[in-house]
Amino acid sequence: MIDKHSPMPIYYQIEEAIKERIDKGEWREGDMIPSEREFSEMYHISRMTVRQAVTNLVSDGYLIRQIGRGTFVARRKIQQKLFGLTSFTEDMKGRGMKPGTRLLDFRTVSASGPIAEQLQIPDGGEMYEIKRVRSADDLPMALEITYLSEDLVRGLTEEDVYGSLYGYVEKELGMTIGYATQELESSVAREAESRTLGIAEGAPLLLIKRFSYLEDETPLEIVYSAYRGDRYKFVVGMHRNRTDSNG
Amino acid sequence: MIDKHSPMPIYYQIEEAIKERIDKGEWREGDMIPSEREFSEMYHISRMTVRQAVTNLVSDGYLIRQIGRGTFVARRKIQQKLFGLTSFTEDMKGRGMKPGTRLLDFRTVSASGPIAEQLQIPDGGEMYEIKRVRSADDLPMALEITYLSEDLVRGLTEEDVYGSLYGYVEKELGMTIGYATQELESSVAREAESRTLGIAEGAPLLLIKRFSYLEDETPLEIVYSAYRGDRYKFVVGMHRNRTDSNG
DNA sequence: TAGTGGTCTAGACCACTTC
DNA sequence: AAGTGGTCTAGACCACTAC
Repeated sequence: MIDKHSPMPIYYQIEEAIKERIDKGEWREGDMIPSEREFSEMYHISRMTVRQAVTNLVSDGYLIRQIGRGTFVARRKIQQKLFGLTSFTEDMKGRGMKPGTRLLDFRTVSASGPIAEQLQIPDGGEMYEIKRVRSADDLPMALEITYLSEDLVRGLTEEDVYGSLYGYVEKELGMTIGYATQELESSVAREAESRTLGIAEGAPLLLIKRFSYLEDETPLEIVYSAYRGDRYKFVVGMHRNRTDSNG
Repeated sequence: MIDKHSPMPIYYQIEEAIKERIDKGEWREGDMIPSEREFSEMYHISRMTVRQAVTNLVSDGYLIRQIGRGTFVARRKIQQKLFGLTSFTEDMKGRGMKPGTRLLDFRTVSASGPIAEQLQIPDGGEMYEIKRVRSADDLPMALEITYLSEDLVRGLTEEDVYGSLYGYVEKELGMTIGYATQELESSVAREAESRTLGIAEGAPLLLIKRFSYLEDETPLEIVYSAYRGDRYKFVVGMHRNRTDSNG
């Protein structure tokens, strides 16, 4: 089951093996899994390598360690997804809905002001401006405006933005997305939004502003979204930091 | 600087030492910090111990590792807080505002229905129901209703809920908070909320439902909040999961 | 007492980046 | 070629939990 000569790291192979057993129901929520020493003997690898695998699965929310007792399968497996940054497409699929896109506008504009600054585009640089209506199960869900540095994702075409921009950046461009900050606020629909989203004026809107970054902190995109308040709930999982109390 | 005979783990001492140097500005954003081998020789400890410290600081957002290049101080230090779960009190302080509480109601009620189920309170058990108006700089910010299992935090008094419930649970009860899931949606104020929060009927409200859990996944609390849309933005940082693509 | 996870050592070889 | 982080080993002692 573990191939020591595979190019895949051993700890990664162990992670996959453990996750598979959990997914198959072989180990259920709350079950104790084999101890680190047992894994170590089972696969003929050192305990530190097992620990690396287990540590990763703990921080991914699959496992829980308890000193002196053992390591256990975490409950609420469904909620694990809530902790990860997702694209609209992934988000809707995760909710069991069919994501769709209507492209309103796709152009490059000269960068200036705070948007250019956030995207670290020098004076005179260009950026993509993409306006889309995102739908779920063929009904409008959100209005989105995305900005990207042209330099960073040069060659982006209209076809590329009908699906997941994150998917494109990761799979086609081979970049690694690191994190994003998001600001959410409550608002009400004005005339323009109500028409585009098919809701009444004054109906609740959830406004989201997102700044995405690559793993090395290169700014990737800015997204302004307006989600229909009657169809969309933003769901997020947050961990308590070890360092919070230090302020 | 490093005390090998201290009860504090060595890796933790290194973490603190690195954070201090960053906070003091000795190492600035984007700077390369000493290599793992340099730390290892500097403190006369093994490289694996250094790695444990650095790994923790990377996942806390302080450092960034780049293969073949080195380890660097992360940019956007201010945004590090965004990734951690905070109480209302901590949240407001982080925004530079003075948190306050007006207690509307504090009682124990018999648990039943989905709330009892979520809090894992058996039939016939009791739970605390706490209604508070939370203020920032002496102006109403949110209306909150909190439910806690009486069994878990037995002996809670009215005085305890004027400040941070998280602080009380962690410092007084010695429990460790693990994580929470939160659902956010946009709504508009009705008569009751508009009166309590001092806003107009129909004004935007940000509704937040929070389920908190201890480290061992014991459900700690349920909180329903209604934040004033004109005063409050929810801000959150999210990391891209290694496991997202696997769905 | 036996077993668990927590911490730590003193090495090793690898792929990668920089020069 | 030299230096970096990534992976891995084969042990060790500790505090804690369960019995």
